[in-house]
Amino acid sequence: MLRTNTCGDLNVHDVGKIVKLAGWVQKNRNLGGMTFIDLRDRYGVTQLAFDMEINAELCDIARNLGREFVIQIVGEVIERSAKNLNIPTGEIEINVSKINVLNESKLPPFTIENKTDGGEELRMKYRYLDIRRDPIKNNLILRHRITSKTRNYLDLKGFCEIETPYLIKSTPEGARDFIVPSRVNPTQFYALPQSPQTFKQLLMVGGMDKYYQIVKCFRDEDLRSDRQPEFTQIDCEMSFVNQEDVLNTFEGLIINLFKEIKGIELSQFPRITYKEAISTYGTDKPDIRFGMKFVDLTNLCKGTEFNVFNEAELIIGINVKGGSSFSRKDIDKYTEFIRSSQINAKGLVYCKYNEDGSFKSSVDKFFNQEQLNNWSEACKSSPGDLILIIAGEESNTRNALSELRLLVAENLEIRNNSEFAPIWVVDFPLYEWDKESNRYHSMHHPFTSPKSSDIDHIKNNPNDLIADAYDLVINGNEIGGGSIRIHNKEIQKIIFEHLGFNQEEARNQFGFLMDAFEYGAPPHGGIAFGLDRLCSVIGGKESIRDFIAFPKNNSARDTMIDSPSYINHEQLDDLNLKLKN
RNA sequence: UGAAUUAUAGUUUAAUGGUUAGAGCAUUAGCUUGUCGAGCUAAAAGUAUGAGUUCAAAUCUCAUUUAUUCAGCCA
Repeated sequence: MLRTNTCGDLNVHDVGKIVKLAGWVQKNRNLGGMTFIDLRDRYGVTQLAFDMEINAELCDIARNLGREFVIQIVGEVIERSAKNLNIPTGEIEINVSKINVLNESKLPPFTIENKTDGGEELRMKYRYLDIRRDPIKNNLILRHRITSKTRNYLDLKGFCEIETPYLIKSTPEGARDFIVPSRVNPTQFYALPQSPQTFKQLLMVGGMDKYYQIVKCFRDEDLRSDRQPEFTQIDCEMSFVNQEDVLNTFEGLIINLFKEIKGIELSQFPRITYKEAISTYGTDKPDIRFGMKFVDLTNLCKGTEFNVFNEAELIIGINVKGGSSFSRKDIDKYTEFIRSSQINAKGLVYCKYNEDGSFKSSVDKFFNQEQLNNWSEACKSSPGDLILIIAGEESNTRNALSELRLLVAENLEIRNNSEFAPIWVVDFPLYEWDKESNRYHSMHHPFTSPKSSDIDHIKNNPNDLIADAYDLVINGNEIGGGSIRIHNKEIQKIIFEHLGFNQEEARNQFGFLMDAFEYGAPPHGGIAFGLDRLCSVIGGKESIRDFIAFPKNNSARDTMIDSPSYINHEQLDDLNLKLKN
């Protein structure tokens, strides 16, 4: 070994030991008669000391070591005369007797320090340097701990980790596939899996009744700060279970992770139906760390001269605690926000409940104090509060108020990163109507089972069908989702009909699954967690990129290796491909 | 596909259309024996690319490229 210890583990108990260390030069402090070097590795920083009077030659070598040089040293652990109690190794230093330069380094393009001077773009290009910094390094370690604890937990519960193929078959449903041409089968293509969905169901048919996999999934869609073209799922499936069993098993997983990783004891997760979530938070992924629940004011607000309200399909408000101190300018900003092209609401009505008990509203002209008091009672607001109201078409209005609610909470700093509020959202609709293709789409996926109470009247209006599908939401982030699957081929057939597949299309795309279901498929269901998001939530960050060793940028490019890239004609020929341009 | 923002030294950033484009950090050199965000002195280093407007462009216009965020999209 090139080292006897790491740069993180020596302390005052090791004084007197002769040690060998290896690492990177973090910082070189030349004080003239003395020189100090901070030696860094993954585990920490240890100070090396050189004295002109003791060994001038060695001291001179040390002075010429630049940032990020890789060195190996031999020396004695000594107690410092001036201690630094801010770092774990701060009570000792190494009195170096020998230096071996293992590798020189060019000057790095940004400083490799916890508070780096480098911008995002530059750090991505030199990601291997960024990973040397604590913030990124610690995120990767956090991710490792999460996957490691997940494996332990699921193993203990009897789950078996099984790999499924990456080269599979393209299906037009869902997200766009990444396509891989087959050289051996000219003119044919594989697709990379959007998730191992069908394979895990086949494993259930295969009798592997508790499966999981920490697995890459691929979706060729446009990116966001919380979306990557390749991302990782903790993918799970169980046989002979109902929804209750799945929720309990995986609630246990999440509770265990928070306990082991954060030392936080989460209590039982609340549950909310999709319908309730939409009507009280305007979204299917509510952040429940703070109140500001929607209050329906539609009936209270109608019947005056104010036509905006009279014509509105829905009028809803939220009560902002202590919001009466918002200035005109603050409120104007919120109005501008909800009127922006992205949100596209018509306008914002406010009602301040002043400390003196009176009300001040932007629609004073149309509503008297008594009417405003009715609003206030409905919203349970007290003196000092502020009610914000949006009116208009139903779904757009809910969406606008939902975005506004998050923004106000953000500005009031009540979205606390060290607080975790998980919630199960259950009873999703089975389908949603797609205006573009003029047909139903599965809200979850085509193998999702309707609720057992709905199966009897499955031929009813498809719009009313509720699915045995569930999402886990933490702090407003969708962390996982799953469903009980259909294991009955008759029901599956009806679902395909609702979705507008004819027999032939269904066979063509999912024939292998339908075939498998002819041979005794067990009742089964499962869930998949987005590992990247789970890490970012536990790590308390907005972006998932910092929890991925080598992420891609907004345009799905890797700026470090510069991919994707062109390929040469021979490769294209081999693959039987011809470029359009 | 669309919208917004963005590009100045190695890096982070400043500069009413008008001085020699200014600073912090990093770098280099010198001084410095207890630093750990070391200190002091000095040096080197810059307007993304391509057109255009103007007496004059970092600054205004157009295009390209880059990055970020959002909408569409993501069963």
